[in-house]
Amino acid sequence: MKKMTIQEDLKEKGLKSTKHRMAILDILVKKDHPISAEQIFFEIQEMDVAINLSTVYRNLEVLVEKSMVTKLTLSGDNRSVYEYNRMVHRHYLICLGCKKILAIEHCPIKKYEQQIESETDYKIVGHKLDLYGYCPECREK
Amino acid sequence: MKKMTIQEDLKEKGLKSTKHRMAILDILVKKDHPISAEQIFFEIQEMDVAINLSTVYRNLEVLVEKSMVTKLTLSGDNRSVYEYNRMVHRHYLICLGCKKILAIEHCPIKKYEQQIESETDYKIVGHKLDLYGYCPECREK
DNA sequence: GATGCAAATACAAATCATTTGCATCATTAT
DNA sequence: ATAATGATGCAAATGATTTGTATTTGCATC
Repeated sequence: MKKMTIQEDLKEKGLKSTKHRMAILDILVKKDHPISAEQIFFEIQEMDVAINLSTVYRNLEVLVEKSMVTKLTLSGDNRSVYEYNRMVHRHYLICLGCKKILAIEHCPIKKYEQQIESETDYKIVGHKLDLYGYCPECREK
Repeated sequence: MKKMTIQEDLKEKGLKSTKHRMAILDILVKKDHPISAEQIFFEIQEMDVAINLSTVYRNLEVLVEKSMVTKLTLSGDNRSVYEYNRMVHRHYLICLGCKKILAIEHCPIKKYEQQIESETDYKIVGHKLDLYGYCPECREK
């Protein structure tokens, strides 16, 4: 698969490239950790672009559906966060102090999945692993 | 720590043992997988005990606070589920077909946690690992 | 067993994130 | 340029959960 711009990617997936959709993707592409719909909403307004929160949600929904964005729910928070789908499998380290989210690329689960598959006779298609702790700054308090 | 009844446990934690609280705990103790507040609410009504949903939520809240119950949020569902805290570390295997939840006791994460601790300088206090897949019945479809 | 007080409950209303209906507007294929 | 289809704004609906408040109940004490 050759490199394509976000616009081309949208077109290929049958999505129009509107300024709102582009703004949402721009923001997500720049982040290396997931953020909430509301944060996206605020950041777009800071760019002096008027947008409605439901537009953010609706866009996130289609982008998730088209696999351009990943939606995740982290324990202890009632809202979802979203990140640009870079097609890499990731885990998260969430600071229980400041709620900061760090992405981690190394995954230790492959063998475990196979083992559970044979033990349970389930077909395992994915997993979610989040670590919780305290970042260096919050650790001091 | 010697064995104690649920009533003694409640008393020790400064909680009164009401019929509602007992009913909630009875239900959770019997389940080997987490269930939602609403499910608990329905099951109590099936026992011909009148109860209000907010009572269920308020009880779950104090029981979580006192570590008698564990609250968890599974990906793709907007509601929380609760289980009796048996003081064992568990993971979950969620069927994407029928949403059935299976608890798994084996945990492969210890070494990984240590590794991430030294890489990130975070103090890791816990983690959450859920597997997603299809159970034997749903796999056929 | 009766009493008092704090904790627990019912009920309705509030909240918070998210979704939806619908009229209007913008993007893109033709 | 135009039409068709998809995207947006706005307000209202939703669904899970929380909260305010008046009333009731559990339980330690008399």
